[in-house]
Amino acid sequence: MVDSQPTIYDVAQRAGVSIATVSRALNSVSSVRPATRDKVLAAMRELEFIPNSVARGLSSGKHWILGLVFMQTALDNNVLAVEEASLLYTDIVIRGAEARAAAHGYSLLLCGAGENHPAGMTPLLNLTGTVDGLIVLDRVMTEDDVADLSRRIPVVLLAGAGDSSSAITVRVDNEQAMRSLAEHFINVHRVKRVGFVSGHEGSPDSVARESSFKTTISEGGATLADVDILKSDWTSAGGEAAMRARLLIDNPLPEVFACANDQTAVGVIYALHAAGLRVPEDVLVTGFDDITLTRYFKPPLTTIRQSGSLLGEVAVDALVATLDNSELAQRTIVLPTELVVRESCGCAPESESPTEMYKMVAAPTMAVS
Amino acid sequence: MVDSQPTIYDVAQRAGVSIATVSRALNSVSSVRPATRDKVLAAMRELEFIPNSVARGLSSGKHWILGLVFMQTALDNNVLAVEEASLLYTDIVIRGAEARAAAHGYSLLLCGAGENHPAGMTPLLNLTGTVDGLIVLDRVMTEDDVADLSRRIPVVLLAGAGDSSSAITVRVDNEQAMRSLAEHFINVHRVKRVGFVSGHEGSPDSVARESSFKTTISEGGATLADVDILKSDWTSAGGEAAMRARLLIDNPLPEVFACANDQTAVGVIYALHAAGLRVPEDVLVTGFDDITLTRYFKPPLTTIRQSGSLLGEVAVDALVATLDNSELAQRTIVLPTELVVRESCGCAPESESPTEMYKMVAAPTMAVS
DNA sequence: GTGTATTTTGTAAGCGGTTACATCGACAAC
DNA sequence: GTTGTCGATGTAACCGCTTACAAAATACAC
Repeated sequence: MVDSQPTIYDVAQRAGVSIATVSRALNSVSSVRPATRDKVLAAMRELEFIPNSVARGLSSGKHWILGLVFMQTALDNNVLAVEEASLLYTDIVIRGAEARAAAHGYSLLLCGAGENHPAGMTPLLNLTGTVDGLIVLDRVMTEDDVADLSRRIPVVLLAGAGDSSSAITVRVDNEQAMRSLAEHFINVHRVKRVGFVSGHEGSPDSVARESSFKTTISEGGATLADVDILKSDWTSAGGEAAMRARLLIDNPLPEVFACANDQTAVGVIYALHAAGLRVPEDVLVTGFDDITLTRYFKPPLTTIRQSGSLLGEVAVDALVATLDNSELAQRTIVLPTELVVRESCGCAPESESPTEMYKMVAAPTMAVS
Repeated sequence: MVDSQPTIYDVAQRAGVSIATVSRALNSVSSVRPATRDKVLAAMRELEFIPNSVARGLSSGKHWILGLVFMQTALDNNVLAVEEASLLYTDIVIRGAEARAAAHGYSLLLCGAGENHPAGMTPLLNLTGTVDGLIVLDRVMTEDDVADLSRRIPVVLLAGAGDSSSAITVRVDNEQAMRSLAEHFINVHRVKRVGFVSGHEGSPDSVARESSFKTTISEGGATLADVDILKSDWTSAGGEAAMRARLLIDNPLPEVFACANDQTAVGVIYALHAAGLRVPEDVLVTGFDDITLTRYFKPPLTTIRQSGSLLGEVAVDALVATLDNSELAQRTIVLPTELVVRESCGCAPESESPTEMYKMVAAPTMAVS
């Protein structure tokens, strides 16, 4: 069924030239007489020759493949687990990275790191010879491992943590984001008491958001009690569970819950509704990410827009730049975010439909630090 | 920064053996005396040797990489375009495929085909030497191209179309799904007039769903007027736009709109709400896919559950099986779907919360044809 | 037409592994 | 003590391409 492919030897023979000439014609490099090139190209066409990229890679050291390592939750036997754990945001990052990689002529090799085998450096190290560079998403490995890895291969870290000494880091401006959100609560809605629903334990993004939120809140004179800091895991189910648990506690709710991401907010709102509470009339809720779907929710979610695809794109750009030896201007790139005010925080309903809003959005400019 | 890696030559020298012995020890193959093996392994450890998988691939012809080709919408300058076009379902398929590939010891190479360059066989053909097999999602190429491709490399087609003569096909049982949905409308809700909102033009999945729905509807004595067949594109924005356009037409609405996927349904419901219509009191709406988030919508979406991750997993299993030469029992695998009745079709509210529902779901069994 | 500079093309050595085949001991059988 | 067997190891060819270097072909000047 699958025929063996013709090689440059076959092409060379058919064209009556040497393999070196075929290779040159192939790479349209240096001097090949036009007549010769045509002869070779004709032979290639006749044989339906396709250069073997692995052989190319072996001899040239360039593979035109970038690796992307992300958190992949174990499947278990519950099919839905994946879908729930399928963090939409990560998927968008992947899409952005793939598109940008393709634009640079690279393919993207996916490598899911499991919660179970977080250490699992071996499979990654094995990629070393296959990929030209690696993009590592948040949470997949320790700082030490990143350092280790980047000694063998160029690495770009996509993380909320901040600056890694060992690798180029691309992250989103969580601090600015949460500050503007907290200020909005305090200045516009005059809240006195707030709550926060975290993402997955230990996630740098979640930690950064919580910490920045906390700081601005206390600076603004409002309070964030421990009982109002709910632990969740980035998922809607997690958000729902966290809020249900909170509702069982005999302690008045804060006026607002800022959630670490949109999916969590969706679950939180669901739990509040189930308890007979209205959003935003009784409790305000906000998200983070600005996932497309949540614009269609009732109430439309106030959230922080960050562009996942841009994050992926910038990571690829940075990686490709280092591969091309064009020294990067900076080793840490911080992407901007934008507060998107909709109804779930108690602001007035927007007149536009989600579709219209969507047309209005301009590409965020890239800020660097 | 990036050191050059040690090779088996270095290991051989350090261990005082030949490269052949190193290779044998590496592959724990045939006879290597334990003492020798230990010596070699020790040398490897000392040198932090990592086998170069490209060289391995070149000489053995096995790369331990599977390719996955999917539709990637162009970025344009509108950042959100990607996110909107990021079809959640595809992402889940990718996740499932990646997880399963990893379980088999393979990595997954992503290859986004654009709307713009749908033909773009060249980049795919170039992968030929890199990957061991290819999974091709719906819509990325013509049947002829698939045939072409599968002459060079094993291909599994993930499509709604049905049976491809040239490649192994994995698809979901759209017919059964839409039949059960139509029957539910007719038998339970006694509807007389129905509508349908399609997915992207020409998508086999969309076509199959529409056609099967149409058939069952007319068999059941209800009508599906042309004016009630709305063209959309799998996105929420598309669904919203389609419904807005429909509302401008001076023609009474049908009692129910079946949408080609969940995201579309979300947009449709949004447009209906905006027009002051209630779901399900005034119009019934259903989706397809059962993506996690829509369980949290108001009203919770009645939909068809299909497991995207399972689809990805089964595709990988089929591909790996052909790579292992274990002849597949059948060349077309049809995965089951399940009607999930929630409130948007007018059925009584569920008592369970989404989280509880989510725990109850058993893994669907795999049906084959 | 000859000599030299300049292209163009060919030869062969890698790239880092796998593996068929040859070699070498050790040991059992004679 | 020689021979045969067999397991362990080494040698070298090969996977398909790139590329340094050598050789051949062409161009140009005289």
